[in-house]
Amino acid sequence: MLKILIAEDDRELRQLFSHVLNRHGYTVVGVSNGQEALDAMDTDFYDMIISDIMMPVMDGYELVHQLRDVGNTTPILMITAKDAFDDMRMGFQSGVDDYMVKPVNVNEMVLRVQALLRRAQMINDRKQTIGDTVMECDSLTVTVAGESMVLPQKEFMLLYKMAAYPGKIFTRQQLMDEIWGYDSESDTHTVDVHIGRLRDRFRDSKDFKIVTIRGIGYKVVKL
Amino acid sequence: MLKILIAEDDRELRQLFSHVLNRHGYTVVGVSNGQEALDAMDTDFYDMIISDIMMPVMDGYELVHQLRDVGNTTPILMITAKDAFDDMRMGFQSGVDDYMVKPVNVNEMVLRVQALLRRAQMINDRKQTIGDTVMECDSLTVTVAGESMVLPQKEFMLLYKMAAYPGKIFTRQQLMDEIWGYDSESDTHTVDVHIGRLRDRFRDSKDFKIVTIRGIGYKVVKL
DNA sequence: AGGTTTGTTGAAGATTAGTTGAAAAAAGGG
DNA sequence: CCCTTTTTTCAACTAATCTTCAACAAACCT
Repeated sequence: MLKILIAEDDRELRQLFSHVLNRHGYTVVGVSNGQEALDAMDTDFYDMIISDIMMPVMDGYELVHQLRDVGNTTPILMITAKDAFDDMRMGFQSGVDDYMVKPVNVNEMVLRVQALLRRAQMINDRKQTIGDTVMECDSLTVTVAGESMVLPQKEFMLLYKMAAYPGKIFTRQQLMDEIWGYDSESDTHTVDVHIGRLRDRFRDSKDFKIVTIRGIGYKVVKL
Repeated sequence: MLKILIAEDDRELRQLFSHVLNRHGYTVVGVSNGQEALDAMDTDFYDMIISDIMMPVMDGYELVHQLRDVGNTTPILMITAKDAFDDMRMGFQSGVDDYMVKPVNVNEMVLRVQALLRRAQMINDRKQTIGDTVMECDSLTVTVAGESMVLPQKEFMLLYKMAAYPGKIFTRQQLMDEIWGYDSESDTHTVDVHIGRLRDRFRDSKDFKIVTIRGIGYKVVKL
């Protein structure tokens, strides 16, 4: 579930945006100025930020500045007043990814949000390494010594999740929760089947193996 | 990806222009005077030049002169100080393609850049090669071993986009974003159909093939 | 040994991709 | 400006692959 932070001092607008984005499946947190946005980002990770420019305490520019100065690259969609080309200029200058002019068309907003998030995902390629084995999230590809293979999604996710914390034990239910979703109705025994397939595939791996913890679940151990 | 060279001694302005043009999908390189511009053009090809007139070391006027004298026809958009009509007149005389008066409205700049590039594209053909296969953007033509064929626009774009990053995986939505536009309402399944046609056409290609990544999208791989 | 947990397998079910043809839209030509 | 041709889109169907479940075999623990 992608999380979006909205910084907008107009309470009504904030609620409108939240509502619309919520209906499109995003988790939304709203704050009313830049300072609160920074605070929120300290305690939680957000996939993108939608920020008004004019806000009390700390405005949108300052927010962007502070974030970019410390190397934060979270995509930012800025909202500017109508005809404020200067706003836009300063925005882009300080590292805004996209902007919208008030009054905001919420449908357009959703489209832009989706496009920005897709672009962001394209850039930061989430990958993970264990020994000489490289796992690339975006392509579900695992590469060992130049040999690549694409795994089915569920299998890949399982491996990726467990390989992220070598040695940590995951119960079947935990894995189901994280990969299938909390509300999945599938049998937890399904996990076993996938684990079996993974073991088949990586029978010869000298980087890791999947160990059963009887009565509990599984873990990946480095070799 | 079209490349633009910006010669402007004011660092802030340079960054502003870079940012805006970047957001519109151009690759931008900035230098701070005419001499540096000439140097940059020795080592790299640029699709157009945006140049201030007043610059230290070598001004814009001299830059244009030097380029045109050696037969270089790269489109040039000149930026002049307000009320400097003499600048403008001399500029056009020496071979400037368009000019803008400070303070520059960045939206107008983008429009002018696009117009100039469209005009220039008729002469300057953009192409891309993968193995022995040559793709020419302007004519939507693909040539393999002397055999040329013209593809429909969407098909060509798809191939061109993916061939630009061999091995990189594109989701259907990403491709829709970049080729149809992020606000397209077409079904992403349409991409599949075009991919199918491309595969038909290039069934016998020994340069590349289009690989499906199940659950994700497609990629072009070199052979 | 007996009960419980885990591993393996195959087949049904669900999802995703490929193919085709026809309709709609766009481009080109008279 | 209308008609023809081409391109693009959509929808229906087929094919391929992934996912799940269930049944049984094997391993483990006491």
